[in-house]
Amino acid sequence: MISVDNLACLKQIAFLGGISDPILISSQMLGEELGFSPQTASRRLKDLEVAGLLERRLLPQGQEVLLTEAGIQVLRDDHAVYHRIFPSELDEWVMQGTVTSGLGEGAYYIGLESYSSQFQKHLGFLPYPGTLNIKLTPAGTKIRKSLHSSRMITVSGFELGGRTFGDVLCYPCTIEHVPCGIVIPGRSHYPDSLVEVIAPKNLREMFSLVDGDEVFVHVTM
Amino acid sequence: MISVDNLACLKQIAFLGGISDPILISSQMLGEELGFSPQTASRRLKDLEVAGLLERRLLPQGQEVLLTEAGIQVLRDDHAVYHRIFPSELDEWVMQGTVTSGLGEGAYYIGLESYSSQFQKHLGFLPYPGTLNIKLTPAGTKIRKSLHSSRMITVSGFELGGRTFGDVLCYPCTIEHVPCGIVIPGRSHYPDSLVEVIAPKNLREMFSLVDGDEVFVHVTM
DNA sequence: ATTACTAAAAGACGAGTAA
DNA sequence: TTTACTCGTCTTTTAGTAA
Repeated sequence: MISVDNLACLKQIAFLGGISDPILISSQMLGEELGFSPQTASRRLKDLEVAGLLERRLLPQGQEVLLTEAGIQVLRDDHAVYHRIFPSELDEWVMQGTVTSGLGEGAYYIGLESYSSQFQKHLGFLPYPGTLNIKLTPAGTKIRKSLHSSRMITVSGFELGGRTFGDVLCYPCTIEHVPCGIVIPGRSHYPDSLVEVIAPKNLREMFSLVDGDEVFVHVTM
Repeated sequence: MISVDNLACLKQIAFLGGISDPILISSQMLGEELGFSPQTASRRLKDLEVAGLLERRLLPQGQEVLLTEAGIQVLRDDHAVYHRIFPSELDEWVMQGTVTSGLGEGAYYIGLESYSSQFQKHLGFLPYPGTLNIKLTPAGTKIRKSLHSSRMITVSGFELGGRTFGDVLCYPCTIEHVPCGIVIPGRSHYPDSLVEVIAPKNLREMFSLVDGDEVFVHVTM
């Protein structure tokens, strides 16, 4: 767990632009901005590097730092708290996308009782064994990326017949007012432009969807 | 200046609901949530009170705390930093709505040279003399309400033939990637659930739209 | 059960220094 | 100039205690 001091340091680096491109800073500079000695700033940077939240390149005139994905995620999570503290008028978002065909393996996983019972507990419905794959628009993908908030549900993994099934993340949503859930496998890194949605019923049948059809996934933050 | 530790404490209280109503907490509880001892939590609360960031009422079973205006402002400022860090994350919004018929008077106004030349200057196109009326969904209406930003364009009013034509507000948007503009008459109060859109061409013809058709208005904030 | 004080323990900070 | 180490100092935390 990151300390609030290190978080503040990370945030300052992000503020200086270290999210998109490496920025050149020195311990002295950073310490001055945050009100610490260069020694402390140096230690903070090292801590953050060890924690995997940023990458560094030491140079004669200072160091080049760039936040890692993990580091950005830490800030996103911290930011997400404010969405709960200051619930804005714009708490409902619509992700636009088109129906695509997946590999069909989703059905197998959703059908596993250990998963489905947890989905029922958290989402309030027993999911139909299958997923609707949706290819998001660029605008939708941006929204998808920002879903790592406190509303995210973690469905615990388990072992079955000597096989290990990993944790799965799930974010509640609706499609045409039908309560659904965006399922994000925890293991491999999933492309952000693609979402798999589970629902109480078969969405393809329910709305006569075929590949290429436009759908709108509503999420609340 | 508030320390990052006290800020984290203040934020946690806000997260627990201490912004709108007093919440009942104990030092032990708060310390547990933030990862330190009840003594430290107690001290933090006292510090925050002394700093004027929250009000307390000590009770036998704990204390009732409520953030002051100053305390809320501190959090708002901290939140604002994230707007700088993640500037264009969720900058594109899609308002969903259905095509409706207006009174047809929009065409008259848009056709006036004094208006249309200003639209051309600000939006980059000479508008087709007519407006597409769109009845927004509740989610879309929320987005519409939040459009009063720096991107809003003011088209100046004028006098013509002894008649006064008022200022008109305009917000750039796109429909199916076609650059458009949401027109908001300055005078009377317009219902937020309805938008009038101008475009370089006749949108109804362009996309074969009839009343009741769904359209998606993209705006950037 | 609380809050809050005091004093001991822990940990963070920064000066000095080397590379 | 840097970074990053050590180590003495000092702040912060927590245990113990009282109200």
